[in-house]
Amino acid sequence: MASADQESSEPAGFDGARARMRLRVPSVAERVAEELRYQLAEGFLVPGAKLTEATIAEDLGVSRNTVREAFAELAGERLLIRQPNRGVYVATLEAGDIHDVYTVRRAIEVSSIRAGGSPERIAAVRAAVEEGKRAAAANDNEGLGSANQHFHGAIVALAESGRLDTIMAQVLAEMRLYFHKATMNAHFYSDWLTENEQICSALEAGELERAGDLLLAYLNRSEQQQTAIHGA
Amino acid sequence: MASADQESSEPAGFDGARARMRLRVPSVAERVAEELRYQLAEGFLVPGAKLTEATIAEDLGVSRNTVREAFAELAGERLLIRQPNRGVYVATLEAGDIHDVYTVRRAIEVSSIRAGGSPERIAAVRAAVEEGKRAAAANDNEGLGSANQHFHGAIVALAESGRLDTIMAQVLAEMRLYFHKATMNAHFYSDWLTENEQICSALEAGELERAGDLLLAYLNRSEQQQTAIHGA
DNA sequence: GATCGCTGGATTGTTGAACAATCCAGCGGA
DNA sequence: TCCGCTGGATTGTTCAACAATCCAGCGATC
Repeated sequence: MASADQESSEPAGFDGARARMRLRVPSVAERVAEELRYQLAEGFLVPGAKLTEATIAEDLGVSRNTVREAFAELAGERLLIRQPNRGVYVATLEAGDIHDVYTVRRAIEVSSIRAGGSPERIAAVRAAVEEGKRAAAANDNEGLGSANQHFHGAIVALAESGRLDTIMAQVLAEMRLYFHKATMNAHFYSDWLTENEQICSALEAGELERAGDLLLAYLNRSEQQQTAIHGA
Repeated sequence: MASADQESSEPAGFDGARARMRLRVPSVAERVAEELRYQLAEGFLVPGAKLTEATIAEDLGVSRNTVREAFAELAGERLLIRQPNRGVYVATLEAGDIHDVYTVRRAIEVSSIRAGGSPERIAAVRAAVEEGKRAAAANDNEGLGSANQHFHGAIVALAESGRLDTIMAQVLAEMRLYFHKATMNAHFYSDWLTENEQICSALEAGELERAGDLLLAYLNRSEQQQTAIHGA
């Protein structure tokens, strides 16, 4: 995640020959981090749970030092929290954090969509919308969730900024961690499915201001909903 | 930096008693990271320079493993770049990165100022402006630079989002790394000194749209200047 | 003369063990 | 009930070793 989109700031096909084809074999620490990220996203590790170095080292068959390195990486992404001399815990979003996260999303998503983007990038947004429709038709709740994330990720990708992409990826990971599948019932999905359609249409029509307004309204409402569900 | 503003998302004086007064004694790894950050900001370590684990471990009198942990932290902040099995190098901003960085700044700075902020936060912006004036009067080039950074940091702080604050801090650190003091001659400063004044006045007057437009114009021009100087 | 393959040295990646520092729970005494 | 102590557990840090990888240099070959 944090490593896959490093190169995405390159204008596609600009100086193709020079591309860094560096055959990445992820290090052990990275694979441990990846495994933990997976378990976090999947809800196998719930917020607040304690992660003991020795235990995880043994479970994954790696050295404690390596686990430590993975912990440092995930702590940098705010997925884990390190309490000095006390251990690392799965991050928990407090009431204020919800607003905080949505503030970030408002900043980068609205800014990205207001600036428009290349036809290819816009097509990617459209693709995410269609992906959502297909998932809805198939009653695939899981697919609906990721389709929505792809949609918002594609919006940020309009800006062609690798840094914004990684920031967005981290924020989405944080939200996945806390708003796990259980809390995301089908009720929500029906709402934004048509809304994403509208936003995408406005974007395709070049009505960037309106697209931005729609997106902003969605984010505000979404924040309200999440705040209502979780702590006041 | 990345550790000092962790708590800034708390509404000031909300539940003061509960505050985490946890007497932070920074770990060795953190102090190593801090030292490296300092050397990076000070230009003692130039972009592209190679950092050998063993050398730094010996220089700072710590273990190689600890240096490793610090490297991981700084790599997460994009200040260092890890090339697997080849070593870590001080990050270098390519031509595309300049646009990338300014894209982030446009997103979060403009968004923050457009949403306004509490009187205290606005006062902090004003304070940064005055700080710049004093530095200018004293011909303190160094002080001018940090005053400008404080100004833009204060603008982001309007949003009261700890996450935006750390993002901004990282971006500013990246820029300090590349646009070191040498490239920032007094010519630039005279420009934005009056401009910051205007932006701040508009903010104080509640003319948020205008403040945002001015800020956006400044960022666009600043990007142009930097692009003109460094690689096309 | 250029390319290929090898080899040795240097650096990073990872492990395992050890010890110090710190925290926590439980226990006993005032 | 509160205080302080103590033992056990976990983290922080170091050290040493080895495997994996890369790089520069050097011949050998065509």
